Amino acid sequence: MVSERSYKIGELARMFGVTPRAIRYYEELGLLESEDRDGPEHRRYSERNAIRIKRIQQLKDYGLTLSEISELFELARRDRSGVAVRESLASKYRSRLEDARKRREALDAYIDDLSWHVEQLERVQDFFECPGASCAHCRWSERCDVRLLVSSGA
Amino acid sequence: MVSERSYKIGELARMFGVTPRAIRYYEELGLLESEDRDGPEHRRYSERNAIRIKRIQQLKDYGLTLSEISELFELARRDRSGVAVRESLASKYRSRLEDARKRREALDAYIDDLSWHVEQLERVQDFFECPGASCAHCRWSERCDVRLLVSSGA
DNA sequence: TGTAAATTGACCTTTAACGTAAGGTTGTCC
DNA sequence: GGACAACCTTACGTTAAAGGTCAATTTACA
Repeated sequence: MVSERSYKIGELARMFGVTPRAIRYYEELGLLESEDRDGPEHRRYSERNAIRIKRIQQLKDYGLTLSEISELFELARRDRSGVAVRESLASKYRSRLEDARKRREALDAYIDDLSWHVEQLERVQDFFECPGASCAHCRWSERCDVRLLVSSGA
Repeated sequence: MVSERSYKIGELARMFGVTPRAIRYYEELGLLESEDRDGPEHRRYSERNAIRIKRIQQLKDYGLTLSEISELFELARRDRSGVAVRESLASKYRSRLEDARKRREALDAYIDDLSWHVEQLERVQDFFECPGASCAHCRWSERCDVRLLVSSGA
């Protein structure tokens, strides 16, 4: 049986567009395992660990933190069937999804508000004639945007 | 002429739901001006400055940083007509708006992806039989989610 | 045997908007 | 005039993830 190909840290770094430091950091967190060394020899990583870097990047892109990724990997180590891992991952994803949907709602409202304000700010004359407390434009304040700004400069 | 009502720092803090420290900080940044004091007397803020706190909160909610708000106020101080301020504010808002729209696009894509993954993860059997490189589910990776996770745990 | 690449360890970075602690002072009410 | 809360200044601390950046060696490959 031919021994599997192994990678040096710099190779991996180039392959995945990260720095050696990052890879060492991943190992420090228990996300990767280099082959056993006695003393400060150069690290060697198996193909399996190379793939894991990709995996880490993917999960990171999906918003998991390194420590969550670490948990997942640990779970996978204990639960070889993959069931618990799958459930854990699905649960994390669902939670992220919920957050994301809330963020999107907030973002939509924000975009609406901001568009409205931009429109109003572009309508110069109207604004200058803002009647104050009774101003129809003043949705979110007792006085509208410009008026307040101007009056706050005195 | 009756002298205008003035506020103590703690009053303002209670009125706007902030801490005295925050108000002092705003003053330190030049966003507020307390009445002249000789020595370490208690600060007194005019009505105008009270309104400004509200204004600061509004602009903050719209995503401006304190330093941007500071710029705006400074601009308002120099440009009494309000034109430059209005343009500056509109420009900042537009820029925020553009950012927000980009964020929303990214967020939408993220939500799509995540939903897809959750669906797949909930379909247990399919996943366990993932054929690897040719797996139809594997949109973003050479191997699909669970398979990779399981294999990375060994 | 030269030198590029790797090693460990330890501290540093980013970032805004305050928080917190300490020790002293002021203002107001009774 | 005294109690006491509220206030003052100064100055450092917080948050926090994911590495960055020395610095002084050591290893590994050609």
